[in-house]
Amino acid sequence: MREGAAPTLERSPLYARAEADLRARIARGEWKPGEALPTEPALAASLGISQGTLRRALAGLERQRLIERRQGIGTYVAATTSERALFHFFRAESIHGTPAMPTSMLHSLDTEDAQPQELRALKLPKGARVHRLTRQRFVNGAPSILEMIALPEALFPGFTLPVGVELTDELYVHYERFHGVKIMRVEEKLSAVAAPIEIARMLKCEEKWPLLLIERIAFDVMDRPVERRRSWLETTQLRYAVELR
Amino acid sequence: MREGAAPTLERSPLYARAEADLRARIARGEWKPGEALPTEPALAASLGISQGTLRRALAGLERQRLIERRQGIGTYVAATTSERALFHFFRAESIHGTPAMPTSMLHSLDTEDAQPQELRALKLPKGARVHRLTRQRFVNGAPSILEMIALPEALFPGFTLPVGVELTDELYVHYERFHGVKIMRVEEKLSAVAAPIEIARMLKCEEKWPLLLIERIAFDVMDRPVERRRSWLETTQLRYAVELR
DNA sequence: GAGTGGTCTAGACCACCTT
DNA sequence: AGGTGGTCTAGACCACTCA
Repeated sequence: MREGAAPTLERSPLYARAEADLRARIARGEWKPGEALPTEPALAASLGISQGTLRRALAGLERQRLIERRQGIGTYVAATTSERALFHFFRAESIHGTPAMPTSMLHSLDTEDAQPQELRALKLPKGARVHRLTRQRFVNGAPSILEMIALPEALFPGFTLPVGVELTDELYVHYERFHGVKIMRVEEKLSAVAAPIEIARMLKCEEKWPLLLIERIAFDVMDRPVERRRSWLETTQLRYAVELR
Repeated sequence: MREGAAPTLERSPLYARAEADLRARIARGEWKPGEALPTEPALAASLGISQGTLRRALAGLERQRLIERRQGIGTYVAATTSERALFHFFRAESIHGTPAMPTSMLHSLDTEDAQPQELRALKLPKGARVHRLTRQRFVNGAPSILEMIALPEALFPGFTLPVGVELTDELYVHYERFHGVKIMRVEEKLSAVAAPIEIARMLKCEEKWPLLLIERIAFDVMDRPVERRRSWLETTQLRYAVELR
């Protein structure tokens, strides 16, 4: 099988090496989201492993939702859907438990030198630059969420989105489609804060009103940090839903 | 293999039926936490399936952390550890990212008729009774977390814990050890609220100070709701950490 | 050395989809 | 009919643990 993709995995099981190899090849764009991988017999032969061992590797990638397999059809690289972005990675609900469908609008988009916290959070070298986005999200027409997002310029060259109009795509769908960056998991730290005056103004609430602050770092297929985001939620009408297992 | 445990699964794959069967038998206490299951050849024979198919079922239970398998040793029913309760199901961190180790003390423990929200959240029949706990948790000596917990009396008969002294066990460890209730996953809804006067007093903060409110429902091995918990966190020195994947 | 789980293979058969 | 992934089996060999 192919070597070199994961030199530290040389002594790990075959199926694990095959899985790491395939993951790296997908990450590098050898097969793009929506495209089919070769059939099991072909892939197994090209990797020099049995079909059973390959199946075990593919099962791992499928569980991670990196690929989708359908009997009679084939194996495909999974495309990030707006459903996954909305209902899995950021699940806002009404106070009665029904899912909320926020609309969103960009307020500003600039490219600037990264701040120290951003360098640390995104593991960037000194002097790196980031795109900085400010986004407002509306639930039932009310401005309920304010977000400040930082993206490494190196990973998102020429990043662009219209400012001041409603966005049609979820951001994570946009990242994948236009920059080949697929978000696989996020880490979040939550706290309650008193609304600072500038944020209170944008969320149309009183200064010092309690807001839910979500500090997120998002990771890509190779588990590199690729997005830092701070979200302030006005939770009078909203809940942020999470599942731990 | 054994039938009857999951009649709706009759047409599902063998490994899935075996997995459901074993899960039900563990839930019912046929093997208790810390005890060993039979060896693979013995279990496979008793289920009338091949060792390979059994392995697939066991792999599912292991991924769910219901069992632990060790080469050369055997297969054991996993015991809930305080580490898992603390760092997986309720991960409080200092503002610098280091894990916080809260101590805790029960404030009150009563058994009363369940309120309508509790009946709904815990899927209890009308007229059911619940144990109601109030707990205070301290981080670095500061009272940072206040919790109100409801447990169905039917599932936790004779529930008892000392009031007013520091608790030695994590609650989830206690549930498992003394009532055979193992928590497998939790659903949470988060919001920011202004501290009500009674809660502010116990957390030694000002009234209307922003608090992080976590409304949790915990589920057992068979995915039944078994605990309702509301936690108020004073997040000046704390973060609540979460991972989504 | 005997017994445990872990890896890997090969092959038969099934269910599903396309043409 | 032919190709895809899904299930199930049987068996060989490996790695680890304990007496």
